[in-house]
Amino acid sequence: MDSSMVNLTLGINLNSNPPNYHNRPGHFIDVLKPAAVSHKQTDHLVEELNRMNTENERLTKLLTAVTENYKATQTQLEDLVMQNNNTTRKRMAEDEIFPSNYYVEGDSFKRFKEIKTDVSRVLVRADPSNKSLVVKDGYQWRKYGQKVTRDNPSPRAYYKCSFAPNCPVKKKVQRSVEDASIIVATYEGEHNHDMSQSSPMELNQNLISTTSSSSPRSKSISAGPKKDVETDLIHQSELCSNIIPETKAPLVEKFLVEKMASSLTRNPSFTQALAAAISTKILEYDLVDGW
DNA sequence: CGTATTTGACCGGCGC
DNA sequence: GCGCCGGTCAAATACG
Repeated sequence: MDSSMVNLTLGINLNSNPPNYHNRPGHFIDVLKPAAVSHKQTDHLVEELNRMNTENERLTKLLTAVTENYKATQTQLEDLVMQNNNTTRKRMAEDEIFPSNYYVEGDSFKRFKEIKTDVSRVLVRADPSNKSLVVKDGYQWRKYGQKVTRDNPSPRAYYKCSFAPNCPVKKKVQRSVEDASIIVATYEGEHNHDMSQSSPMELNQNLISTTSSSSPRSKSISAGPKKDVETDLIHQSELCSNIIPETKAPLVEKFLVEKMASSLTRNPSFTQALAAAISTKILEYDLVDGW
């Protein structure tokens, strides 16, 4: 996320209560015609303006800090990816020698079992109070088991793809140990059918990151959950050991931006705050220009 | 009544 | 061989 994507000069305060313009239909006219307002009203507006400027400054600093943090983490991630490149190439070469379907009688059977085929992880933000482990990824799943694992108090759910009868894909869904608001979904195998839904926005709601340890030949942007991108700031270190095609990273970034934009525009307090910010700017302009 | 989910039992791999 | 643990099965149950 780049700071240039957000206009830092616009004073938007989502938390504080903006003036209720709906109850005061004449307020906008008052703002636009400064000559008509009384001194009391002017004092009140100036006070409000100062308050919003302070809030704006605070939010700007916060955003700058977050942006810097993000950049630093990204740099760190890139370094780790570069370091792992040699190991990855080695692994890729091995996959070419022993493809996932490789099987020979005798001792090689164990070798067959060791090769993990198309395993990918997806982290999804979810409400911690919501006990369900539902991850909307566009496919239909049938739950066939649930287990409490040793390393995690929250249960792990086991699903099979039920969209196609012979689809071999399975997924494990479990809440993160560190953060109960994050659901970790692990996908195994490759779908042999199309997705039941098509809107990427729907499918990637609250998506934090995806990662894959599959061999390169199986990578496909249309293959549903396997987006092979890295934007995770939470489980960064463990995710770094996988192959990360950088060209696909902007996809999730775009989803996040679109998601943020749509949820902001749907939020009535945001539109109120936006109106307040715009009127403040107009007032500010008038004060500088003609007062 | 058909389908999906739950949950205890079972199985196989692994470490000791 | 035994116990632990993750993964799967399948009967029971819930739900529309």
